[in-house]
Amino acid sequence: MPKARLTPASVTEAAAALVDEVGFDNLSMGLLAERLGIKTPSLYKHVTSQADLAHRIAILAMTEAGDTIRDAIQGRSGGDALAAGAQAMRAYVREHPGRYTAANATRPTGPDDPFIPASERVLASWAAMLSGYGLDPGQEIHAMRTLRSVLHGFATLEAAGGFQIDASVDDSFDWLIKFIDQGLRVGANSAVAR
Amino acid sequence: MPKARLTPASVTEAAAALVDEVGFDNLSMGLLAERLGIKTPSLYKHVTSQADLAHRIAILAMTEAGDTIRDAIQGRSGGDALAAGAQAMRAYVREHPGRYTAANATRPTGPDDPFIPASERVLASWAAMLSGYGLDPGQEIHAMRTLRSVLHGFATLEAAGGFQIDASVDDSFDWLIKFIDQGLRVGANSAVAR
DNA sequence: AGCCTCTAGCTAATCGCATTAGCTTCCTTG
DNA sequence: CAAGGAAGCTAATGCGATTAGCTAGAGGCT
Repeated sequence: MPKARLTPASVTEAAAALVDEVGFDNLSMGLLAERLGIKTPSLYKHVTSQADLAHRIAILAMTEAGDTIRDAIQGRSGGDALAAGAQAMRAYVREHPGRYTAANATRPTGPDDPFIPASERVLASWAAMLSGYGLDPGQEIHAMRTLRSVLHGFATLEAAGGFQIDASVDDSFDWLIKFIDQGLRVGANSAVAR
Repeated sequence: MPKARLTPASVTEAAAALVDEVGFDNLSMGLLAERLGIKTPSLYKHVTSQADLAHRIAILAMTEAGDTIRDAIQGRSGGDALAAGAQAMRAYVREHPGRYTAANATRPTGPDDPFIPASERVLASWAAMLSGYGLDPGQEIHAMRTLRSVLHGFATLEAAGGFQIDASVDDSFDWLIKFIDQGLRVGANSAVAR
């Protein structure tokens, strides 16, 4: 094999680290090249474009997040699983804001985009967790969407510095989780009224 | 005789319309200039930079959204107010995805940034609505953040095409609103347990 | 060992925006 | 009716992404 110093994967990894530091919007080919100790055009030997690079970061992020959430939920159920999964996700976003932004900015490029299975794995974890609440089948999709909405919304707002007032954001997140948990437990018995 | 008298406000309005059509990321000075029938550099007679333009769009959006939400909540209370306000917000985002993106992408430029009062007006509407639930004062901030998170998250995911499965997104939103309403009503009596 | 090939990297262009400089026109105002 | 300034325009600059074409050194082959 030729000298395998840099690879698409290692470049993506470096870009992911960079993006978490400087913010997704400030990602530039020049900055990344500098980090890697090469000249800008050389990056194109590993990645076809900046868009391609961003997409690779997104896949990496979604995969990592999926693993983290799955591991957190593993072995728990009900409110414990919800809390653990949600906390894991929030922690991931706080530690990797750039990657999370990349993951949200990307759109699948086609039916065989690896981003699709990666995000499906995340959804599968949430679904597994929700199933523990024994909701009415017809409600699961709505509960899933509601769950995704709160978690995504909270993570996004927090990352954007949207929570200004000096009240503990940690407390708010705990409150949010309890709120969802209680709502789901109620929903398990009496379907949410229409 | 210059054609239509352009002003910073009219340019911003045109940019907002454009951004709703082509997406915030595809906003370019050239495209906007073309729409206005002038050459690109002429835009700088009304706006100091593209960043400035984006910021103006954000202020416009936040102001419009604030008005819409306030009007929707007006005269209602409890679950009705929540539903009306939430629906108003979702409708606004669906009709003006570009403006909404702009509003979320912006950061206040300083303590006297008009964006600040504009967003405070939105928060005030939500606060007024929430007060109808008679929550424990210590919980209001958490409830507010939770509410913002769900609504923001749902709107963002929907705008990004994040809800793939073919189950009615409208139904999911109704479900979400009921879910929040019920949770808040419960919280009004027994504080959410810790 | 000597040679061949393949490719990461490099330098030197190109291209597409955003932004600036400097000039012109024409409405507005005194 | 002259002066001033605002709003446009063309030409030029600059920066970041991308492309073209060249070079060298690591493996692999004989």
